[in-house]
Amino acid sequence: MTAEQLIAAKASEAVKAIYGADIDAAALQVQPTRKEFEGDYTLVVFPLLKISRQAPDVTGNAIGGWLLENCAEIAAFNSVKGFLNLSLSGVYWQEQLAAVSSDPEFGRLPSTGRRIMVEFSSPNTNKPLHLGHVRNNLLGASVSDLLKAAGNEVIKVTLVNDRGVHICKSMYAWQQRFDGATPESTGKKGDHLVGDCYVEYARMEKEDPSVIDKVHEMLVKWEEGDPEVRALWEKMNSWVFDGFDKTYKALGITFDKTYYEHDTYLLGKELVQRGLDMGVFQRDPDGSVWCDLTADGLDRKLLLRSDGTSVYITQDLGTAEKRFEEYHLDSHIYVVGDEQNYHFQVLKLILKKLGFDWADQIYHLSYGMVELPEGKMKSREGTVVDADDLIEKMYEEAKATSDESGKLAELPEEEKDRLYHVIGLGALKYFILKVDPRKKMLFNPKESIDFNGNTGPFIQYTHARIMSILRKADERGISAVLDKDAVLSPKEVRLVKLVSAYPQKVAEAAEALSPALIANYCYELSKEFNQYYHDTVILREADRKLLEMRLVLISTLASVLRRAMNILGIELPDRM
RNA sequence: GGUUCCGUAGCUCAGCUGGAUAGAGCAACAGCCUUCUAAGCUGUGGGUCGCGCGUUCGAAUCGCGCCGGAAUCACCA
Repeated sequence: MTAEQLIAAKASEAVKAIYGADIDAAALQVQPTRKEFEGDYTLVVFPLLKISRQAPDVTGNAIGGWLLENCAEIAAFNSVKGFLNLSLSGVYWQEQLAAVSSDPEFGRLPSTGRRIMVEFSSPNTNKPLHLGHVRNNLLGASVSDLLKAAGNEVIKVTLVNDRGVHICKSMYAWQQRFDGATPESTGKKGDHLVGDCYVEYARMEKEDPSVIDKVHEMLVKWEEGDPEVRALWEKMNSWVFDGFDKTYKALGITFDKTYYEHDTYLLGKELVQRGLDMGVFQRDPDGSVWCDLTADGLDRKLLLRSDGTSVYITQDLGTAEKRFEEYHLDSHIYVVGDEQNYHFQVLKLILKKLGFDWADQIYHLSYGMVELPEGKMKSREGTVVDADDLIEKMYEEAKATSDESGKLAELPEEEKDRLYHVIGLGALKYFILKVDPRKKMLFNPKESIDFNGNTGPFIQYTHARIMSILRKADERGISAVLDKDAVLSPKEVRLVKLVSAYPQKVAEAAEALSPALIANYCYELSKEFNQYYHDTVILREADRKLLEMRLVLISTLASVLRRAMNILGIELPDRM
């Protein structure tokens, strides 16, 4: 029986005891709320005022002062201003701790039988990844893990935008201005080298706007399959992929399947014909094909250019259909910035018009842009925060903080190095994931990401502290055992309460597609533990049973923290 | 101009499926290391929850209207 059910079962009984047996308790509709005040659970007695109207002797706020003791599992029962606060007994929470600590699958929700595809990252192969991509990647990866924890089958995919005018721009600049430079010859990471080409192209076009014609020529050649252009394209793309692989590896990002746009950009053309046959699309005199969405409050949307070539959305229509068919998806989530809200609104609508009943299962996880104090990042103005630089900077920061404390001094260099990475990445990932995905977020490059307070390292540190206690206990031959005689203190009850709320948090976060809820939960839990740690010296406890119970408590806590932080892709070190 | 999203402490953010005195962190100030890791803990100061009206016993939370900001509305992707 969950705490909620237990409380609900006792609610009518309790209210009856207050108002007297002649009141129909069921009619009172006592509703437990999730809010906590003094008690574990607060019951809001909604019809209180209705009662007072019917029975003037019971006024709205006059139930204060009632106290019900030892109502079975309910240890304390008091009421304030129409709110009834119930506390569950310590025995209840002791049982909860026993249940949680012995469940190796705790926090993994039962299978929903649903298969969900999550598309994220989807980079262009003409420049290196920046902070905006980092947010996208981290969100996509953690939302995937979150959905898995919530009992879904998840397929992580990315769609690499590896063709088009923008790619030809980099290629053209390389041909003209880079004198055969390669990642090897320059010692530059491949994606950065190609990014330089792209920047150089922008300069070239400024000097001589006619270069765009050359680029278009190149694109035509690419589409014709010109061997020379294709060879250059493949060469430069491979440089970029090598570079991306390193960044993905550093961030711990993986995909189950990678789609390439050069394979998919022709998809969707048959759908255009189908739409025309169904009468939901129209062909203009110049040959272009449109979908009229004005009746839905939107504009006309182009689906096929007058020359018969497809546009961005045409491809998306086609890939969506292909994926739902191939994988029998129950749902498809696109992790894409909120600047494309309109695009996805249109995409869904058109799919519906084409008669696909799965169109409603398409979900655009629309996240806010990462902004700098001076506004949006602009590659032309050089205000882009590069992903590789940032990761490196976080590593340096972790190293500096760690060396200053001297806590890792005795560890071998290799291990220290690994920990700097874990801590630096932990800080970065947590910084990004703790904010609500839908909201835009601010990053100030001048102030480095903090390691104190509500941060990744704070939670990692909490974990390291717990592990340190467990190591010492182990050295002294003390093991974690639960005994009925070991009574939980109020602070310990708080901790057990938080820990046992974890599955509920996973469910909520998965429903909201918000890793931020998990991050906040981890913070709350860590903060609570640190307070407990401060005023309870566990290893000094003389009562052996109490000590052993506390070891169970903190190791369970550490384990739940690890599971939760793993959803965010953050590793918790045993020492730091 | 149409549509959508956002506005909570000096800064960055929680809270938003209506509930009790609106919470954290950072920054500032004052304390706590002969005790399991001070990346920690405790305390002080700091708020017309953008503004107004409405619904309700009750609104940061729901509705409407303003004000301010952002995104978007391409034969770009």
